[in-house]
Amino acid sequence: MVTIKQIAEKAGVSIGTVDRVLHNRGYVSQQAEQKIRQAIAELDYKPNIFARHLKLSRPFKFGVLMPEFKQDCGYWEMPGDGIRKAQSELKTHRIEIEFFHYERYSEKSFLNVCQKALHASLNGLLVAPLCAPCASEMIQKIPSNLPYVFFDSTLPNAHCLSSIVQDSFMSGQLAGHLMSLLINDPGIAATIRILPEDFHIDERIRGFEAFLKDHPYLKVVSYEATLGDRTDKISSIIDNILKSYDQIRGLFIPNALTFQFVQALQNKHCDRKIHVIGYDLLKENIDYLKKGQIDFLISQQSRQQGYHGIYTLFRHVVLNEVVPSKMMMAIDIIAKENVDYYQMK
Amino acid sequence: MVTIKQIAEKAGVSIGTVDRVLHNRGYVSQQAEQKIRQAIAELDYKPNIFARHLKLSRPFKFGVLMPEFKQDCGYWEMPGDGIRKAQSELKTHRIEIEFFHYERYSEKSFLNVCQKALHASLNGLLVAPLCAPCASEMIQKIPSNLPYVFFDSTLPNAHCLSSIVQDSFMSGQLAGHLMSLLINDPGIAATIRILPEDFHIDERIRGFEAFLKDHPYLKVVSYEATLGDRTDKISSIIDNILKSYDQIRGLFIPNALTFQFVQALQNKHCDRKIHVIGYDLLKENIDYLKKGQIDFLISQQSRQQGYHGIYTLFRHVVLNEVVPSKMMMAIDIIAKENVDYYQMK
DNA sequence: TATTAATTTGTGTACGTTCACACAAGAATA
DNA sequence: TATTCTTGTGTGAACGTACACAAATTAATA
Repeated sequence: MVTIKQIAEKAGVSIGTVDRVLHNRGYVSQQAEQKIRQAIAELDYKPNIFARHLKLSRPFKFGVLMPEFKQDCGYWEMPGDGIRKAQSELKTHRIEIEFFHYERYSEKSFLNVCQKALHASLNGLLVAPLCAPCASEMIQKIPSNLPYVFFDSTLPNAHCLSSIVQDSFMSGQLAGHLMSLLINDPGIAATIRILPEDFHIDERIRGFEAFLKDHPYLKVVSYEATLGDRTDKISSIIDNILKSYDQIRGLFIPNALTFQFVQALQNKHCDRKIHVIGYDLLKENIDYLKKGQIDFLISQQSRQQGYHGIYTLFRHVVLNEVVPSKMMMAIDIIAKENVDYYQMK
Repeated sequence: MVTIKQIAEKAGVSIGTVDRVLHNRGYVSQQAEQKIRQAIAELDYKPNIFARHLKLSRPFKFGVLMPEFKQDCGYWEMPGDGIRKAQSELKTHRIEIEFFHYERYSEKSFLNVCQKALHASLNGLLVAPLCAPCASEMIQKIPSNLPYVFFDSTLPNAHCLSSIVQDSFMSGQLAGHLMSLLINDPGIAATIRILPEDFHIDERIRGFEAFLKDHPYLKVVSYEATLGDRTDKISSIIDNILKSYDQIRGLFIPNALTFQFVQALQNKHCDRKIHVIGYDLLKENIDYLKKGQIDFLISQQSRQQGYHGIYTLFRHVVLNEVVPSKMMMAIDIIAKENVDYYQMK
């Protein structure tokens, strides 16, 4: 194991100077700093977290700013699970995690909860910056010594430590690809745009449409639904779709609400086979997938997003490691056969 | 936080005596021991794992018993990468890793290398037990104080700490499902069984056949190839397939050699579109996937298998944590659109 | 009682890091 | 020239534990 003592010897300075470089505390000459950084790189120095903790032995506190778990049909339970898993693993390192939940579609709630988080004397912050316009404004207020990581979405011009997202356009293209395989005869695939506007969800639809744009026989039509619509409303949208086109062969639902549309579809006792591609591994979605009423689900690895978010903070704050400034999550294709292996952990 | 010093004060002895009691090292009078144990109980003393680790931190040495990296067309580089990633992350904990490579299809080499590994005074062993018959026998010789983890495959009746595998039958079924989507007209899908027999590869074929058994118009025929066949041999197998059935519409290659068969197929300049489903994210396979000459690849998360294998040993040996006795890897479906997000890390 | 042996107890050092503090050398001021 | 102020550097103590070794106490022998 490489220690600061070895670094010091190699660089011809004392451990105090090495320490100053490691913590960017200044008062180091350029020559010394250069030699030290070189020695660190050459010996691949990694701090001993046990020694560090022993010395510091203060708990680290990370905050998580995200919607209520139950919102979006319980979608947020998934990143929540990942965060809790990280929390449990990092208990040995005295990491404490405090959740700050906001109402998904209330700017007021978002700003309010933000305020709370910023007064909680945190060592790091994990944020799902959904409320884009006001989140942008709010992010300016984060003091520069508080590192923050985005997950689920990201914001431009923010000095975030890292952002953990998925390529939504590409996931839509992938969905288009799969849809083209599911439907062999001339027909129509309907997409449902869920309002209020959400960059990611729109991107998925754009990707889907882009892939099928030049398809020889598969056409795409687009509908709109307002999130928060009650079941009867969703039912009437489905009605609409079925009536307008009797060639409807596929349905692309670009978010976790997939099961609600499938439910509505079931109630119609429609004799045509309509293929469905949706998003996210909610329990209800999985049930329909297993019953064959959803053909594919696309997962954005929500659990891993939460898990990695906390670990990114941990690596940066506690271990002083360099973390990637952007982490693209994989786009998992989930079918009946492999779904069981994506649920555990 | 309660320390041994506080225990010592409360019991009216020195920390040395407390330490002796804590580690049952004897040389303590009955009265002293009793008082100390009482103090420990009353103050609910819990040892500080940071201090303990700092003091003890002897190097731990894990061995990895697996085929040469370059075998199976370089397949083993992938778990190798994951192992090295874990190694780099765990440097802080003085984990050393030594590789013991064997020839994939030589019992003699396997036994030989095993012998070496068992004499290397290891604290843990990660094994890809491919050479099933002789591996079973060999595993008996592992001393009971040496924990070992299986990856890639597993063996029955072994007292392994954990095994990290994929459900091969199910992955074959999934391939069958995808193949049924790729092929719309009556036709034949050929599977190629790669010899010598390998449980996992056979299972994949069984799963594939099982899924398509009752398919209305898609039939499956099976061919055999011997691993180690040179390109010209593979070419003649493909020739054979194309000649025997002019309805061949799909090819299922149940292992990482996929690209070699696609290559042979390309050279035939066959005018029919033949869909290909293969395994594993080798560079060559990825190239063909991107060019559209492979439709889907199934990944067994080889990198993660290696990574998790080392971490499982670490958690058990170093942190004394309870680890799951079985870890099922996810069955990733890789298409042109999402392949780029599975390669990094 | 003096000496040795057996048993019990205390002390000091090390693990690698952090940080307050002391100190040195040079530049800027008096 | 003497003085303060910068800027840079080194030293030493501390975190809690483990263990070797020294020291103290008691018991057993001469």
